[in-house]
Amino acid sequence: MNNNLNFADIILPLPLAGVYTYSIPDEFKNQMAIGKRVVVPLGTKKLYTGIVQALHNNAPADYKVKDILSCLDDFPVINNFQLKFWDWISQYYQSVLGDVYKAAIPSGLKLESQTKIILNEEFVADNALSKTEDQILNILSKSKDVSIASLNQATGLKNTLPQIKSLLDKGAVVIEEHISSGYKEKKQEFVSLHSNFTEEEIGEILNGLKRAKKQQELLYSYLNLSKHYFEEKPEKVSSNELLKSVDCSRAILKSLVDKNILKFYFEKLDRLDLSSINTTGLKELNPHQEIAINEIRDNFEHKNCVLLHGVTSSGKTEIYIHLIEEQLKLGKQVLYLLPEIALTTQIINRLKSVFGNKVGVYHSKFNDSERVEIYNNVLENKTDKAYQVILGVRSSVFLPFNNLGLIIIDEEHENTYKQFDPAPRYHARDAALYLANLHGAKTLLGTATPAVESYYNAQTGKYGLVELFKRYQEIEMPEIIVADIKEARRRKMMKSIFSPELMSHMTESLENKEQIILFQNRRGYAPYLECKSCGWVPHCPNCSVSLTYHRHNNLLVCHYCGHGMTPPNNCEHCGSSGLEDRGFGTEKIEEELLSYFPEAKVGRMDLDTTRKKNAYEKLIYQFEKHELDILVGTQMVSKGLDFDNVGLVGILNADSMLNYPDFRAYERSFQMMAQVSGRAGRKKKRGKVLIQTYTPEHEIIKNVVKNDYFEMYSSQIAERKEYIYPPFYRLINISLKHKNQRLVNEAANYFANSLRKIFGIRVFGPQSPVINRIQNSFIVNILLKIEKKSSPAKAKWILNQQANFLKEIEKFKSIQINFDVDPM
DNA sequence: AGCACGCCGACT
DNA sequence: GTCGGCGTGCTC
Repeated sequence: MNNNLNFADIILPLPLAGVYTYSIPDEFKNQMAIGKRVVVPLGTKKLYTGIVQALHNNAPADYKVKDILSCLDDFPVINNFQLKFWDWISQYYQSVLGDVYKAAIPSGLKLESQTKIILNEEFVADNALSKTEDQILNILSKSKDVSIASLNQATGLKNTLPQIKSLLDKGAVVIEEHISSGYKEKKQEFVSLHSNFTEEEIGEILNGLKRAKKQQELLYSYLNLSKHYFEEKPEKVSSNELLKSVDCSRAILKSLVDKNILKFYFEKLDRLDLSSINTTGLKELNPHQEIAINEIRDNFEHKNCVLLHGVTSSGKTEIYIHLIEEQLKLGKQVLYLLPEIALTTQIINRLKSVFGNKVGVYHSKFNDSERVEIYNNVLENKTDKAYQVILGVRSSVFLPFNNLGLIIIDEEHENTYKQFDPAPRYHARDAALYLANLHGAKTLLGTATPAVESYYNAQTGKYGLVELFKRYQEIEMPEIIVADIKEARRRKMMKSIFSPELMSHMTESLENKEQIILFQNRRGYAPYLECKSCGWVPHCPNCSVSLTYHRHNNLLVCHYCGHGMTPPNNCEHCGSSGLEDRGFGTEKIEEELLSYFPEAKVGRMDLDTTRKKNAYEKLIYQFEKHELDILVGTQMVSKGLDFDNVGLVGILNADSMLNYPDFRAYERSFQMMAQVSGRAGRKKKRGKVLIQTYTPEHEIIKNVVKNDYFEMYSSQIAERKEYIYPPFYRLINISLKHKNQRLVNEAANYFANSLRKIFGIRVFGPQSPVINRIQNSFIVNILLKIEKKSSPAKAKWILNQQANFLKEIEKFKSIQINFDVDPM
């Protein structure tokens, strides 16, 4: 603690390469420690919350250092594991440390400076002020400092900056930078007696309220709720609770407070529910699970990572729970990763029933303050209150663990584990393996359809492999039916997107009161609109994609940049008025279902219906309780949700996945179809899966029908080897971005050529991606394939060097270059 | 990321 | 002639 070091290297929450050095004023010297947050100035006016990365005495020679302004913490908020982990992420995924910092910390812990406007009291106007200027000064005279955002709000103007600037020039206001915390403690208002009244006094007061019936009633209710006559110390009574108990307005309560009979007080409220929960203990494992768990333990003896390949509903979760229990007994923390928020709702109940409030959930649908509290809970790791098990999505790998014993990565094949934009472009599965390594912890990968890379690692002995092919409670695997929609189309048998087979099976299921899940990987109403007479299709003005039509708000939306517009009445090309929707999104399927099955209750689960915080939970709950007969959804419905009464699963268009231009398209299609199929048929009887396709003879479709993972794997791994793809080669995608298409192409050609001089045939491209324009910038990709055995660090170093050379060329210096290591 | 600096077009 | 548009480069 006590040290005499003069300088600190600070990580700033900005896309800057490297750390910045600041001097430590004497007053903070004893307080400074690695991992604490400090406030530092940058540039002329901005203040940022930085993290102390190192302390030293090396005075920088070539620039003038600035002072650290304040130290925010008594104890470090970033531990050494995290700092090492950040370093690894930044190195491996070629992103700057500042970007990792931004991704790793809930923003409530990153205080940001905000410009505050302050009234200059001495100001006297010599010229008349404009109306808005007057208004602003009025607002300022009421409260002493106001942010620009709240000024905009108060004046009702979009932008008050010009007026502020003019007031600033006249000397009427002063501007100051304030650092403010986004995190606020949640407070609750409570009520108590104003003072320790004696019984007689209370009697008098009640008597005095004879003519104020409501107030009297309220006071009685308070005495009742606080158990005034029974307990030595009154129970806490919140204002809300009190008001609810007698159904009266706040004004009544206020008058009792004004009469000094009652008083308000506030208490910090924990957002996290830490109340104790009744737990049921462990369920016993069946013999197959017992064998599997023993194999996992054996493998962990000499391997750090084990792949558990278990068919859908083989009871993997129960195995996880037993392994978690073992770690908790050892006093270790466990991280349980899931690919999707939706899944946390189902799993959390099972975990809570065993581990009670030792389980915490972490994902982005929590608001920032809640995330700060979870972060702090893990950081403080107080024995009585701490979460020992964290159930979370991708970003949970950044929580401040200090004693991890096990990381479970469920549905490890899911590509949502890979972050694409913004940087750091990390893969949570791979990063978790490194994190486990740091803690000396073990990693368990679980899935019914392993990623080809993971299965390869298991086959070659890098990971342990444990397979579990028996379904829990001996449920049969579903029957898989393939419907040829090409044939049905030809014979004009299709009812919109539904084949005759699907129609009859749906009718049957509904008659049997069984539920149906339909899977279509397009959200919105129609993927595009098309002009009947000339074929014109409305495109996004900023990106090179057609706009998706959303019926519920009558909007054409770009799924890449979010641009929205009302659909034109006339074709912009030929002027005719016949714009028709083409293709099927989930929204349209929902509508069609209602017209074919007017009795059925239909729910839809996609990005649009699950934006709100509890929307997932609600949909899942409704479906579980059979308040819905049919659930239509995008890939969200495929991911490990467990329902008891699904008789039929329909995959509406298998080809759209198979034809995706990516070397993983077949693997992904297999996984998707196998996973969706796993949703069918649970407890009572064998379920059915119906796959609609134009190519029923496709090898992947056949693999799915036979439920033959290994055959899919074998053919894929052969292809990967032949066409030099992972797991044999490491991929790095280099994307160049610029507003000028000609320039970006020229730069990409130049860059690819200079890379070829070093990497030879390992360089592919430049290639224009299918969507080559996003938000008005043109994109060109270059792909680099490096042998698995050669040093990736060296290749990355060369890449960086070459990128710097490119930037030195005058005309290319505004080209943006991004690396994506292990792209998906 | 934000902000200052600096260089060109449309205005009093 | 100036105001302000955005392109460029720097911030310890």
